[in-house]
Amino acid sequence: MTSTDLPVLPAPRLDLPAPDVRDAVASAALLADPIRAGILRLLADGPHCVCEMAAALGARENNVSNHLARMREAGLVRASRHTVNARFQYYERDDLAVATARAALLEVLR
Amino acid sequence: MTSTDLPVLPAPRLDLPAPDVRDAVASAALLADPIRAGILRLLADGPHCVCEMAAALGARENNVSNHLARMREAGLVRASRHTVNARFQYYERDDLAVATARAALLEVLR
DNA sequence: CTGATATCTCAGCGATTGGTGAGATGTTCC
DNA sequence: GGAACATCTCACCAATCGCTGAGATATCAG
Repeated sequence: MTSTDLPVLPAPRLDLPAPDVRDAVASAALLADPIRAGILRLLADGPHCVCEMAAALGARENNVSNHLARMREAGLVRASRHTVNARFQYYERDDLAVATARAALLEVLR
Repeated sequence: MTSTDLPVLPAPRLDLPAPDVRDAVASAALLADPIRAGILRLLADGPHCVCEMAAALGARENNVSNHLARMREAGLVRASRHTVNARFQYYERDDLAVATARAALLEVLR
């Protein structure tokens, strides 16, 4: 034994492994905007067209369309034209992608 | 009857209620940063001091301290000095606040 | 007390981001 | 075809955000 039996100092552990939170951060960034979060919440109840969501959220349609483009690239939503009136783009959630995002966030908020 | 029995037009619903996503957006904004998300992930396994988290995350200590201040104000984490060596501020998660944030996010990602 | 350590605070700067405005594309109605 | 409608794209600008650097505070060791 070296010297005494004094209680061990708090000895900060400076070798902790870095947690990988990239997926959670990417998902959170998509949710961290009132329009994008509102879109996801609206689409949780079923498909909607751009003008419906813009009206519900009190936002301009081209603004909503911009956000939808980002969410499309991220794979969170899909668009398809209405079969009766093809002027309307109806958006719906990609439930698998949403589940993946949810899992990534829960890994941090566990 | 008015005229015919043609299929009803898609008739966008322009009177949908605006979903309230403010809490989810606030929680997502806190998670939408690699350092803050990393801190939460580290604290999920137990308390840590600032220098430990800074080392694990590869960030400077004053930077980590800045983010911790924001998370403290949001109520997500608590700080207390180590009883043996009071130089160290040990941070721990507020599990109730984390549960609230999780619930707000799941309300959108439902 | 002095120097080293751990943390905090904050002004300033550069990068990122969301909204706006204008124009383009595609579709329906007449 | 032409007008109205629904959506998309993108450059531009203002606001926001995170990092840095410097200095302040608090604690501990000798």
